[in-house]
Amino acid sequence: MKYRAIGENHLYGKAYAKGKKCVAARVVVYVLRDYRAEALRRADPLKRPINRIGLTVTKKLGGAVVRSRVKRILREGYRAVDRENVIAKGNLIVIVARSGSVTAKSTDIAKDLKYAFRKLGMLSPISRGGSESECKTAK
RNA sequence: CUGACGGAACGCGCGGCCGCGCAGUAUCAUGCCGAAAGGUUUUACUGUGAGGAAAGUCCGGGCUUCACAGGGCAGGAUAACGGAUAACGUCCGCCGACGGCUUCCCCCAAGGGUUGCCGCCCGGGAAAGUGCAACAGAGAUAUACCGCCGUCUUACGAGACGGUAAGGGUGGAAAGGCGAGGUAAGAGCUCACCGGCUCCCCGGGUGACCGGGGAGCCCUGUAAACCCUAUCCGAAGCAACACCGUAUGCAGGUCGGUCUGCCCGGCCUAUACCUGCGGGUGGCGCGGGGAUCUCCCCCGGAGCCGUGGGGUAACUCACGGCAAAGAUAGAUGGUCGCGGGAAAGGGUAACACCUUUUUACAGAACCCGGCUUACAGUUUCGGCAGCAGC
RNA sequence: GGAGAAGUACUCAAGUAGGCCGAAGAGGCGCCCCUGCUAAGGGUGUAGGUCGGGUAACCGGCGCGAGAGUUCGAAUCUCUCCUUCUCCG
Repeated sequence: MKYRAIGENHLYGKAYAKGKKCVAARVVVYVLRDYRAEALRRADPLKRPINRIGLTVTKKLGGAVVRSRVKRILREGYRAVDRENVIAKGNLIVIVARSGSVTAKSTDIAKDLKYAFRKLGMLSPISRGGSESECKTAK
């Protein structure tokens, strides 16, 4: 499943100001309804709804190598959650890395994201790939 | 064998599963988004995918634009000499200063000369001019505090005037050093030797410079203070710029722009430019920006490697061969296993072996040549030091 | 990605044609007055960081972002790094 990145700076500002927020151990997640989601859905040939993802990794966490690595791990974590669960679509999601994510593995990030999405009501009750017990441990 | 130093090279490997960017082919499919320019989705296969520093942005270029005559002033950069190079503040060689070790000589010693090697130096000019040199010291570019000597006065305690840079003390620096003559006492005042500077002659070298001889002179330091001399320099930078598309209000000002500042001069333009306020995040735009695919042309780019010639070397010439990033909130990853290296612990006579930990610095963003800085570990070369053996 | 600017006590900062500079001034701080007690206000004062020595008063070394260099001497001049901030389309 591919995802589309947020390119506009003002959308980041809106997500911080108006979005729903959940703080996990290694990441902070902001979620906002995407007004252009319908247009983007119609642009897709298979007419699938889509989430737009933005990643924020500040310079405080390290140099370019460290920050690129954190972004890769965040993307891999989102991908793992999306593979195993059904995430509500048509939203802007901004994921901010905290200092703990520098040394984290992608499985740790996936646990945090799953916890955050559940708190924000983004996960549908029907689990796709993962079992129900896995969700409990994530809690 | 070990150690530190300097130069050079390398800077983790293999596999399974899941995944990412780009290019190509096929496919969903005469689709969808957008006003347009244009963009883009699925799946499969094939190919390909970060560095020695990609970094800092400190120098030098290419490239692009500025409506490009030219000149002067200002400004900036470099600094022995010769060469290399597209160019450089880089590199190579060489000269000189300084420091270390060393050979030999003078020598009680201190020290001096000399031979060779290594290190190091933002190494022009201070006898063109100006400035500055705190404190200390009598005196800082010219001086008399103590002292020494002479004359005069004297109340015999000394005082006044003059001479003197040998001795004392201060300082980073005090009129070159040392010996003799000389003198009232002294002084390059005179002379010998040594040292330095300038000029001339001879010899060597492309040259800086070196060696020898002669004449004159003995002069503080600082140019990473102003400055002088020689050489070089237009500016801005891919967020440059070009193309397409869309939008383009109000008020005020000025003729405006131009190779930057100022002046002269030239050129271009006539609703162009500047300032303030308002509105809007406006195009998920294209190119710049990547050799390749059938042909042709240009070949890519100051590219790397090998062989041979030239050169002390940097480098260069000829021939042959090798290549494959191109993202755009920014692609190289995740996870598991095996292996390699290193460290620590256990173990051993020493290995072997076992366990644990660790595997640096760091990410292309238009492209090259350097410099600087960061860096776990490995290999190799060079001279040096130590230990052991012959 | 590119182009610039600035780092001085706890904070804001002056000092930059080299020298009585370890540092003007203000806030802050300490002490006193005022008040039943605070705040505000008034007066006054010293040290300022760190290391070493000393019972203490005090004395000495190093310290102007860090490290080299020039100079007799550097906060100031030169070079190389580090940090912070600003600008561009």
